Order: sequence, then structure tokens, then C-alpha cells
Amino acid sequence: MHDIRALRADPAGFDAAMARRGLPPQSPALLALDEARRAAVTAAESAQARRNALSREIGAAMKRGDAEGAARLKAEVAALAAATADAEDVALEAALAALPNILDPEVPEGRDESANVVLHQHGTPRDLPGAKEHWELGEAMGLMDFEAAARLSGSRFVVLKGALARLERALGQWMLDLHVAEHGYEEVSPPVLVKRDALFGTNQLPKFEEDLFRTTGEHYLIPTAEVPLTNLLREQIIPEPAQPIRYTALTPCFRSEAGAAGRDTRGMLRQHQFSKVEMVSLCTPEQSDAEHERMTACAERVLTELGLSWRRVLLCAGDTGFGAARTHDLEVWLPGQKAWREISSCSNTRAFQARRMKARFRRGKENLFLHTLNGSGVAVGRALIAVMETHQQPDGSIAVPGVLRPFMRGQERIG
RNA sequence: GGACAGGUGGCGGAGUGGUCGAACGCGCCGGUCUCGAAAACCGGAGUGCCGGCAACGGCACCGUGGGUUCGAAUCCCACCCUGUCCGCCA
Repeated sequence: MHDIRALRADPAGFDAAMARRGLPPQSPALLALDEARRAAVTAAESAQARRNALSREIGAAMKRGDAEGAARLKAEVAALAAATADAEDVALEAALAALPNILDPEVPEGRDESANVVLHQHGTPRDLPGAKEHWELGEAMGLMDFEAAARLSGSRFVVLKGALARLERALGQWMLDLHVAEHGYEEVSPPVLVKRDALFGTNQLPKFEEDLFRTTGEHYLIPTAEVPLTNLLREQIIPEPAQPIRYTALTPCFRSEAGAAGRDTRGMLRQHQFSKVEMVSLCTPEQSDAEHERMTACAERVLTELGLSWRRVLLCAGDTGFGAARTHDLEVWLPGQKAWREISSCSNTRAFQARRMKARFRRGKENLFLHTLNGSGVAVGRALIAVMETHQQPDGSIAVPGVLRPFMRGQERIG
């Protein structure tokens, strides 16, 4: 959500920012809506002021028993036309809420992922001769069952069993512990069903409704814990935080994958349900850039400690999500698939979401919008894939990374 | 799910149609007093929007949304939420 005052102050700058998103100039239409709205507000308020004044006079007249005067005043009020600015308010709000965030100056130009920039890399993309993909390994062990899942739930679901089920659990537990014990995040166990307002706050709604699962009632299943965690401070005014407020949660995530027909249909790379450890920070504008770097580093540490090869990618203008000013994707190398695949995405949305959800902090006499950041720390399902493919042995078994063994009762090998 | 009770400012709690944005108490901020503090006393203090360079003026907000009325925190309707009891249940 954009600040109409900022737009008023610099329409050309705003249009330039939207041009980077591939959009035509927006300010003429927005300024016209704003002008219409303000004119309507001014008219409605002065009419109301007149009405209020007359009503007070009626009260005074009746108090002194002047029924005639009161009647005359009532007639005067009745002649006033009703006026509101509701329609104009809604129109401007909707127009402002439909536009993507302004990009950070460092975000490279470009239409799609081919213009993304690799910032740095850890490890090498190993070419393991005869390496198998995760689903081959999992099915061979009898611990990863897509057919059973299809019978239960349809496509894009998986059933994990035995040591693989435990490995998934170990990954989630270990990541969560790491962020809580060593990265300063507060653990949260949030609802996974939320209302529309929360989804508007983190900008899944109204634009991306088709990506969500909806209940028969008024709830939606969260597509990421970013939604409940970020909305924890919605409609709040907190004292200025000295340090960023950091939340983390391990939750299932639900995505309809409506636009992904035919993509990644094999294996568990793209599922309707997956679990993910999410990190969310809320902080002052001055803190947010450093916090973005720090958050990304927290996710990178997860990958490094799992012994994975990864790289950090700065998304280009065309690939950066609607709500983000700047996004770092982390990609892991999958030796079986022989490809880099996204496993984490860390975004600074600056005040874009905070303005939508009215999350503020007090500085002196002013109430300012917080900055909000979110990042996967990391996607558990994809981490499972990466661990399987990276640590697969010639005999088809998988070596359990050392950091996970305490969560596996010491088990060193699966399969 | 059923029956009652209730949702008012940071908190507690008045207010049942006419200067009520809201008494009072607590807490909070500033000041006086004090070597300093406490106490006492004085003063201040909600959010958003519109107009204005500003001073300041105006509009809205008493769970949410409608309605009645010249006028609603107060009356009516619907919904949401909380508490208590009953039922059911991990």
C-alpha cells in the first residue's frame, strides 16, 4: 500500500518507480481520485458541521421551551442534502492497494529470472555420477509414497514414512531451535487459519486470492507463516523498538498452485501442503536494511550447516514479488535434478505491509509505520529434498547431517 | 451448539437521547516543593482524516455493520468477540 501524500509530493518519482515494475504512469489517475476524494470529504464535512450546529440549536431551543423555533430549525436541517465521501475513499484505497511496492535502487532491471544477479555462492554444484532424484531415492526406500497420497488427497501431496518422516521432523525442529537459541527469534505457534484482513495485510489479498485455499467458512489456510507472524502487530502502536522484533514459527503452508499446472509435477518440490520455518522481523526504517542482510544470513547458515551448496540471488525488478522492495532468494544445488532450486526467499517490504495493516511505533509525538521483513528459514520440504540428493550414497542410502542426528536419536544413515 | 451476562480511553470504571471525546480512580508525562526521592499540589496526555504556512478550525471513531431521530456511547436490528453454566470434544 502506498502513501498518497508521498505520491502527491513526487508524482514523477512514483511513476518512475512503477515503470520499473512495467506499469504505465499511475499518478494522473491517482491524483484525480485523490482530488475527487478530498473535494467530497470537504463538502461532506462542512455539510455535517452545519447539521451538527443546527442540531445543537434545536436542543437549546427545546430546553428553553421554544417549540416554534425548534420546528423552524428542524425544517432547515431537513432541507440539507446528505453527503458522504465513502465512495471516493474506497476508490482511492483500492487503487493504491492494487499497485506493487517501490523497488530498492539496487534491484537490477529485468523482466524475468534471467536478469537476477548471483551475489555469492557457498560450495560447488557437485556433479555426482549416477546421482538420483529425491523421489527415486525415497520410493526405493519405501518411505516416500506419492501414490498413497494421491489416493488420499490427489496430486501434489506426499506421504512420508519412517526415517524420512522423522528426518522432516528433525529438520523443522533443528531449524526452529537454531533461530530461537542463536538468532534471537521468539518462537510462535500461530493459527494456520486466518481471516481476510490478515491476508490483506500481507498482500495475498485481494490480488492473489486464487493462490489460496479457503474454508467453507470465512477462513483461509495460510500460504506461509509470514501471514500470522507479520499480522501479530496489526493495528498496534508500540513503543519505538531498540532492536528489531523477531518472530519464528514452524507451520504447515497451503498453496493452491493454481498457476503452476504442469510445473514440477514429479516429486515433492511443489506441493499443496508443506512445512516451513518462517522468520519475520518488524523494526524501524533505519534498521530494516541491516535486518534484511542479517535475516538472509540466518537462512544461509541453515543451508551451510546442512552441508548443502547454495547461492544467494538478488531478484531483478520483474521477478521481485508484489509486496517486496528487495528480495534475496537462496537456491540450493540439487545433485539429482542437476539444478539450482529456490529454498528460501527473504524480503524487505519496508512500510508496504505495515501501512496495509496499520502496524506502527511511536517516536516522540509521531506514530510511524514499522518496516516488516519475512524470510524462509527455510522451507522444510525442500530442505529434505536437498539433504537427500546431496547426501545420497552410491548404495542409495542417505547420510544424516551431523546437526540433525541429535534430533534423530543418533541415527547416521537412512535406507 | 444452547442459556444467561457483558463489550466505553494504557488499565479499572461511570455514563440509558441534547456542548460526552466521554465523570472518577489508577497508571503515564511535565512542573512546583526537595540536597535528591517519596508524598502533596498544579498542568498535560487517544486515533485517523479534511482545511490552513502556522496559530487554529472542522469531521469521524465508545466491539463491527446497518437503522430510528433535527440530534445516538445511550433506542432498534444483524453479526463478531469475551465471561459463566450446560452439552460435545482433541
